[in-house]
Amino acid sequence: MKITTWNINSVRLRLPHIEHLTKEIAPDIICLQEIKVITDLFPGEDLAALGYPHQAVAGMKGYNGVAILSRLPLTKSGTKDWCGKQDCRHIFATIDGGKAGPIEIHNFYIPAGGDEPDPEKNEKFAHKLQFLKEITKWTKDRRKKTANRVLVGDLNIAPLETDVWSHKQLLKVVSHTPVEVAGLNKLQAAGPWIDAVREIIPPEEQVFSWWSYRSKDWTINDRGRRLDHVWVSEPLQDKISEVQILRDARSWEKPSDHVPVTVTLNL
DNA sequence: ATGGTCGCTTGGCGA
Repeated sequence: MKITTWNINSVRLRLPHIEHLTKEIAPDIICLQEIKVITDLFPGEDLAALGYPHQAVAGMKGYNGVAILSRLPLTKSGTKDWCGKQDCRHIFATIDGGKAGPIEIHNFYIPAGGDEPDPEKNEKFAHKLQFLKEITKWTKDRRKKTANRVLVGDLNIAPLETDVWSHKQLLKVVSHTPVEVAGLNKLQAAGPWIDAVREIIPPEEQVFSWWSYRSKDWTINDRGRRLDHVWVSEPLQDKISEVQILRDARSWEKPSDHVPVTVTLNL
């Protein structure tokens, strides 16, 4: 089973990119963030035609929005609000994993957090930390409910030194500050969650999934960050067989600033 | 140190 996470930054603008993804990778499940469209205008029929008739969508006008697309039927799908906001940052669904049993998939778009890494001065950063805190409590409560769980998404945090182009230069840059990394580590420990990408790609090796639009040519200095993650619960750890980071997608015409991250599970 | 580019939609916000 192939599961892809991708911050698409407008699903309507990038339908051809999703088609391209299906040809290159052929995921069974695609988890999208920043669809930037209300649920009523989500291009569900076009995506069904690409082979993903089973969909769970939580969209709002202009900002955020998450979706799960699947070749296989979804059960018990839904969305959940955090921090008292209805801002479409979490969608979940259960998929039949065959003899492995049901698999619960959670797709998150964690707040980016603004520019100033001080929760006293910047309410967006405070929101990001609060979001982490709330889902950490939630994941503790969920851990006994379903054995097979997957958490994916644009978590907007690059935890390891090798998850950014320069650890030293990004220590005060939102996405790599010690307080965020500590928060993400707490969340991971609370699952507990296995970082599937780092099970395959050694932690010593740099790997990125996002490169800023604000650079003339993203390939020149390769100043990226690994903001997009695929985590699995312990029963799925020994089923992780492959990771694909589709760097090429950053060079497609009118690209998203994120590329698809795919994990294959041998169920 | 600052500004750089996108996508939502048309003024300005969020990333």
